[in-house]
Amino acid sequence: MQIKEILTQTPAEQEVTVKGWVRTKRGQAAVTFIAINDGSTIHNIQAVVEGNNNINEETLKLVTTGACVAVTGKLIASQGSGQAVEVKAEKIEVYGTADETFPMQPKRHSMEFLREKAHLRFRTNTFGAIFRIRHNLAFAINKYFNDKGFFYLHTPIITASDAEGAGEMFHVTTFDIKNPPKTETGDIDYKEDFFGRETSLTVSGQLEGELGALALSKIYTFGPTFRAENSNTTRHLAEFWMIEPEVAFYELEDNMALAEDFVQYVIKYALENCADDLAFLEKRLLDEEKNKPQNERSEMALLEKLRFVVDNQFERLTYTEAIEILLKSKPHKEKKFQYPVEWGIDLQSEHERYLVEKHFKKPVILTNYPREIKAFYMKQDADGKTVRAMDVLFPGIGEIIGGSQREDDYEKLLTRVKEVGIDPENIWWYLETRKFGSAPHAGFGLGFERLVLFVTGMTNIRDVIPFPRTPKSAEF
RNA sequence: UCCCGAAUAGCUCAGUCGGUUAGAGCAUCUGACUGUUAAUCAGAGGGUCGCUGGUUCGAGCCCAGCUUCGGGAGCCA
Repeated sequence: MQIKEILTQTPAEQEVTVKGWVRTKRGQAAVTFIAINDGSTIHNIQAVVEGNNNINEETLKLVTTGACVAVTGKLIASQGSGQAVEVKAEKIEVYGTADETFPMQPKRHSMEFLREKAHLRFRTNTFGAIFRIRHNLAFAINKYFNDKGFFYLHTPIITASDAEGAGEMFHVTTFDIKNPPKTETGDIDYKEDFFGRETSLTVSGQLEGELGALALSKIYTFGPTFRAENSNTTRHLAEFWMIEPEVAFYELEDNMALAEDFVQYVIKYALENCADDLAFLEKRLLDEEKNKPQNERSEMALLEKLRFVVDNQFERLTYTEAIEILLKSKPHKEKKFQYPVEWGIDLQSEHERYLVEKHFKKPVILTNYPREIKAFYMKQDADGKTVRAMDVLFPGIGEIIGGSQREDDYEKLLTRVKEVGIDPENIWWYLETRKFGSAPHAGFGLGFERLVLFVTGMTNIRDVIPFPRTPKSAEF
């Protein structure tokens, strides 16, 4: 039985066996307390070893922080005040010992240190909570879409297309990289490679997702995504998980409504199903903030922040309206922005932060960006200047969702493809969906780790994925 | 990739103006304690001060380069 379940039982001296890892052992002259955790819940169960039992001292010596044990005994009401029930130990089996070099000691460790111990950091309260929440969010995502009639479409991980027309990709090859086959002109001869062409790891499942949506009507993808960008930030990973719904007959407004409803649903699911873990993370954040000066402390505690997002409508405005607000803003007038503001610029982090964190103080959906700064596949507005794009911006995280209504007019799409320098031959299959039964459709991409960041209140994206992949880092 | 900062005990960190034998808390070990809650109390062990070179009578401290890590920016989800 898992500790999560044992802790809910009524103590009646029934025999239980607890299997898990020792968090702490507190020894006294005649009684020893062992806190055991098996990861099923943030809570430990306490095993009590009293002098008059058949557990020998040699065994008890092996029970140290980090050791894995099975403790059998009677479940009784606790005499102490910290817990309702405890196990009165009658037998201890030590599965695996942990000597004093075990790094996860019962004390505060820095996130940097724990990142270097990614194989053991699961055994801390913080990472246990994070990965239980991560699971619940992933489950909620699948549940949400399933309940709404979406089909989970598995788009390829190995691809020959470059969805954004930009962005560095990881190459996939079986060539001996020291000696690849060459053509007569000296170029690498990809015809000889495994797939007979140049291939990479996917940077997005969107283009393939659209093909599915233009038949199944409502699909979503949820899979690993790879970007070989040399990004060194707290918000970027080289390997991350992305959710990409794509819906036929949806226009931009439907897309926005879907994004908002979806994000609110999964956060609400976490609030309802991860209450203990969220409470722990909230307390952890509050403790951390005590060391910060007043003006750097956050205005809302974690749970309050999450409830606020669930209960309040996201602010919707166009790019043009956002520029107007920025032009009237104090930091612009006082020349505090590092990057100047004018219509046509790509909004910088400082601009987005001002809008989200200072001006509106809530999630913001920005729409109708200038076409020049957005991808080729976005549907053009009637004015010829903007496209039907939307970015959802979150406080502290920045862009959590990027999406758009897609261009469904064959000629307009083809013209745009050529303008941005993509060879139409490479995406003939994508273009053909606009030739045969084209339909208005829209979709978006949500960065899963950025969602987990927001919900857990963590600040570095490397701490919300089990094994982060970043430039110069692929240990474990 | 650019800017800024950091690297001292297993962990978290202090180390004054460049000056004798580099400190603390936690962890570990030994002992005390009949109900602890990251137990407490007493004692003990534990250091190539990131690496390489330089300045100096003398470097943990100053200088240069390198490495790694962190924060910010860009790119984006």
